Amino acid sequence: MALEHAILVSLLEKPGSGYELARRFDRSIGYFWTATHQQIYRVLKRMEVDGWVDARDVPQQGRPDKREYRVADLGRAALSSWLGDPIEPESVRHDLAVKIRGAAFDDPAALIGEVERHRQVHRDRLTHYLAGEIRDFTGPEAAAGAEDAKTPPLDAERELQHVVLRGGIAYERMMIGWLDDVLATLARFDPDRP
Amino acid sequence: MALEHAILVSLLEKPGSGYELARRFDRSIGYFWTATHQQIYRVLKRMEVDGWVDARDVPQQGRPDKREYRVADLGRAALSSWLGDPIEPESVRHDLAVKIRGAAFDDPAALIGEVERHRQVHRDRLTHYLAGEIRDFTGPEAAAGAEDAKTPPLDAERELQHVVLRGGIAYERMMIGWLDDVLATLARFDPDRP
DNA sequence: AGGGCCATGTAATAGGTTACATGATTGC
DNA sequence: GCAATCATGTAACCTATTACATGGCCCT
Repeated sequence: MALEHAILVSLLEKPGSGYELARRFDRSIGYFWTATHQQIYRVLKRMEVDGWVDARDVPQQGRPDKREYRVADLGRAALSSWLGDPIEPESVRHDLAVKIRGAAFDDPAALIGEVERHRQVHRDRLTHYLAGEIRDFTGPEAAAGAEDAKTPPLDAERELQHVVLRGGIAYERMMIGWLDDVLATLARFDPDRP
Repeated sequence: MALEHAILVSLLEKPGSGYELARRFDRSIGYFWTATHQQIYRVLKRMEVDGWVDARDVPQQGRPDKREYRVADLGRAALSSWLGDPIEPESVRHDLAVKIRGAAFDDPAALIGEVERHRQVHRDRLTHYLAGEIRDFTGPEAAAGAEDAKTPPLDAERELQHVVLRGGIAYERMMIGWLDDVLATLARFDPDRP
């Protein structure tokens, strides 16, 4: 279980309301951890009871009030303790792989459209990540480590966000390559294009 | 939800008992779909009630009896229908990515051991996959498509299992590369090795 | 005698999804 | 007028995980 921890990290990066968190879980953090608003509200409440986060009501004009959460000392300690625990399972669920093996017992070529759709989704994500990388990780600090410039101070938050993003980019590139392989394989079973 | 479908595929590839399925979910299928025996027994029971699978009791010598399941017509139809449905979400949970971003608020270098452990796991899996590829996908059929040999009949089951395995191989290679990147990044925050 | 494998399950709990609900504001 | 966005929640349900339970065989 780690939704609590994903929330802690997100709130450390920037305090916010349940609603704002839900939106972040649709973008940046959402790329490697999904959660719906119902889940987030439920967990936030528990975290508040446990003293992991503090909340304060922020009145707004023209909008409903929001409860802004920020990480409390107990939350920081909980994160720190979790970081020290080993995690192993990394249990995977690749529906598409199940489908591909299952297609052997149906019509393999019928899966081509589906696989093409997935490929497009991964292409779009890659484009999106690459744009984000240029937007957020080039510029002033980009030349860090360049010779004979005085090395700018290492910004852990930025560097670690960047390496996670590079992971996303590597993942999407790998998927696109593999889906091409899948498409080529499926095409061999297509009576129309032998 | 698709544990049902993963079980259907596995039983189509080879009929077996709940126990045998649980073991397969620790190996081949388990590489892209995890499930424990408790889950499998529960779902198998439901599938039997729904007429997706037929069971028969197989007495064994020196071992407890087992219930061997095989896919019934209704199960085949259910699989076929599922193959036609689009799947989208592919919701991801990368604990390690959360940890890496979280490490910015703790001691980044403290994560090095954990990341090295993960890297080793992926190295081991890769080795295992590559051995499986040589074992199962080289040999008689390996030269399929070679010029001027009469093309052997395409074996969909085999080819599709192979392309899924290639996906696993690509995934592990990508992960190893990325974890090296992560390690290099974390090392920059290590006061002992600056 | 103890551990591991074969084989099947129950029970309790935690986690996640879907559907439903409310209500104001902004933009077309 | 209608849809979308902001903002928060409840309720019911389904899935998944963990712990516990049984019992015989085989090997060392």
